[in-house]
Amino acid sequence: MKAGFVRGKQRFFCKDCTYYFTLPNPKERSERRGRHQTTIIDIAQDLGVSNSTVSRALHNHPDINPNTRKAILDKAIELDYQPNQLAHSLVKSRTNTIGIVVPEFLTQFFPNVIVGAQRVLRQADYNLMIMQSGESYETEVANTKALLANRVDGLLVSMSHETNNYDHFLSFEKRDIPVVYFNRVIEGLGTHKVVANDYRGAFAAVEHLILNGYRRIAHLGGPPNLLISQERLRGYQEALRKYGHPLLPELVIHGDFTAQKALIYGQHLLDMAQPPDAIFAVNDPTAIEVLALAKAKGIRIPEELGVVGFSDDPIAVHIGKGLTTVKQPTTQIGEAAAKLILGLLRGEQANLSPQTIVLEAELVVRGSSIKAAG
Amino acid sequence: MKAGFVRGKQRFFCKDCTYYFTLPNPKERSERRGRHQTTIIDIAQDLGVSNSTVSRALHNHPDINPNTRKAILDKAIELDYQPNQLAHSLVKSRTNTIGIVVPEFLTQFFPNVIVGAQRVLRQADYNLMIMQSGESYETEVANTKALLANRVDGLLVSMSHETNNYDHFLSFEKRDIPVVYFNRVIEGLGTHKVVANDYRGAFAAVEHLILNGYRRIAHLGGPPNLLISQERLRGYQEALRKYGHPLLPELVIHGDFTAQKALIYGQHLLDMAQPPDAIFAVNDPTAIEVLALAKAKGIRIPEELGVVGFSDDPIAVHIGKGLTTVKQPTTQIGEAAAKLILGLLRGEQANLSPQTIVLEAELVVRGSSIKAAG
DNA sequence: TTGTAAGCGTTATCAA
DNA sequence: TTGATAACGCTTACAA
Repeated sequence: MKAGFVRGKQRFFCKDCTYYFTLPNPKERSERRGRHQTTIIDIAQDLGVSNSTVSRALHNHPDINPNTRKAILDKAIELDYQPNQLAHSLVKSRTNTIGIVVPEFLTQFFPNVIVGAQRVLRQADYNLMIMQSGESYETEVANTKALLANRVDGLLVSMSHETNNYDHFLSFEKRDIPVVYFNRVIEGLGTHKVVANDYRGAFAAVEHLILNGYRRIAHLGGPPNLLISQERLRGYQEALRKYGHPLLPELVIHGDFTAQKALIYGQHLLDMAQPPDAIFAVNDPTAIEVLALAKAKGIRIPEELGVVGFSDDPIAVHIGKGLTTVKQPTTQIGEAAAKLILGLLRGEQANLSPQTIVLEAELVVRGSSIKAAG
Repeated sequence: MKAGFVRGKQRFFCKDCTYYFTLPNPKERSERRGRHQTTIIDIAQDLGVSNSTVSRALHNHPDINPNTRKAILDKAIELDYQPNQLAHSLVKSRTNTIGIVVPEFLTQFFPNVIVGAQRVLRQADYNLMIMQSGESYETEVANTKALLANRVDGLLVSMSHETNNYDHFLSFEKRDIPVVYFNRVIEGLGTHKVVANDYRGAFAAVEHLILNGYRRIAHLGGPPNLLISQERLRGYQEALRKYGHPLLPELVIHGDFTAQKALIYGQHLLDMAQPPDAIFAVNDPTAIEVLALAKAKGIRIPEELGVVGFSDDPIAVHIGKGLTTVKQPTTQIGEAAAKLILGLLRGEQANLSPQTIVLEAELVVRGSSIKAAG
């Protein structure tokens, strides 16, 4: 048996088993105070019990002496102990955290979804880690990487309009981390989704315009790769078809949700030789741009131009005589997505096929679409 | 030397040193595959190097053979290795994460602040963990606890209007975790703050009303404990004083930022025997309630009632003839708060006295406050 | 240039 | 009922 010193500790070598080891030194730890968060071990040492006993007390494990428990809990309060979630997550390989990636924060839609999701998750003792991509694919990838590195247990996603490659999402599924897409989803990706009934909402909006006497109805749409855009377009088309209106390709333009594009394409529509007498916009910001344009051009709303938006942004009720729009169940989308992912984490839908939850949308009629004499 | 088996592993006892130990078994780990994220050790084993070598390669440490490094980086990609931030944070006692607690998400103000903060933090390779209290003290406490458990390196806070007890924030400072308060701060708490110049903004707003011929100017204020409310009130008072207007206590009412209270108090003001001819509201939502009330009562804006808000919410430009309001530098507040906290983490202001950063606010004049003939 | 092993703060499995 | 210790995945001081 040889012996030596390593970092101030005596080190031994067992010849028979060719193994080095040092003697544990119980004094050592207690020196290591100052600028350090109190741990389970600090409590244990102060009380002369073992750390496992402390751990049991803090999680009221059945096998523990009530007196011991009380002493430990008191000491924990005295030392202002706060559990270290990092260590906990590391050993459990579970962080109790769900990540959410949204394209933006600046309309009311996503904040509302987040509020709904947070409510459900907090109840189940999960945290929500919120990331915002600013409609940038690059940032979205960086966000998902960060969430992966932080080992979130699940992911809620609404994609940026730039996103055309989905590898960064698929790498969650590869690791068996459940993913639920909401609102901005794409077709084909065989996964769990929560969406509003965009088709029915759009259909109702356009039907309403038709029944109010508008004849030449245009559609300012969203990015064509998103299901949301496809469904709203389909609703528009089906409504026209039902009432025998022609589908005129020149009256459909795809934007990208930005005000800038809305302005350019809206201008284009209003400047046509034969301009539309109504516009169904893919969302409220787009519709609001159209209203502003009309005002600037002296086009009267709703007599000369009917306008309908989508989302029921709080602005909608205040603008002009009110903007007719399709109201989406925002918080409910968040709640549904959260519930779905909690179910997946419990392994409920383990070998079920991907689920799509569709929540109904509702037309809210205001001043921008009611011709005085239909 | 005794020997025995523990959990399938041979266990030895060294009599001389009274120490138990087991022989490390290098084979064992490689069996443990399936549903597990690839780790540094998986890479090490595949390549027959040690985990420290892998760690060095991944952080391009200088002392490493370029060939070894290349092999390791290639293998990391092949195995789709993603670092485990939890383990990393645990050993470094640093999470590279800043927490932010905001009272709400549903006006544009806080989302904008968050966007600004996130931009600065991401550049410094920090993550932002966003929490929202919904103006509830309880939730705010729960949020800060969660952030503490997650060992954020710093905290950005804007308080809920319910908050009157600050222990949950102080427990960060007790642990030497820097805290920066922004926007909704309280006086006295001797800490770092970032605020807009509420005083100057309010002064400019009320001065503008006076110069436009309004004589009896009321103020619908915010919760009196918040500095933001105090400063806006002070600006209101100083402007009146400067122009020799009397300070009438009956024309000042403190609300709590909710639309409900705004409605009740607005109603009260307009129903007075001698009602005000102008109202300076503590924020835009309050001002918008007043405008709606006036409309319902048939009071003409701005002839019979001048209205000024605060925040320049995007709604403000669209509502009626436009709402005059004080524009705050939202993203800049976020950026400034983030920069300040990064500085604190670098230990720059270590023994400097708490810093208060004041960013200028700007009056934006619109239709709600310009009398035709002053 | 590479390997060994301690340590970060927990939980959990055995032994006692 | 309690204690000892391995394990979670990583960094790093020191040894080789």
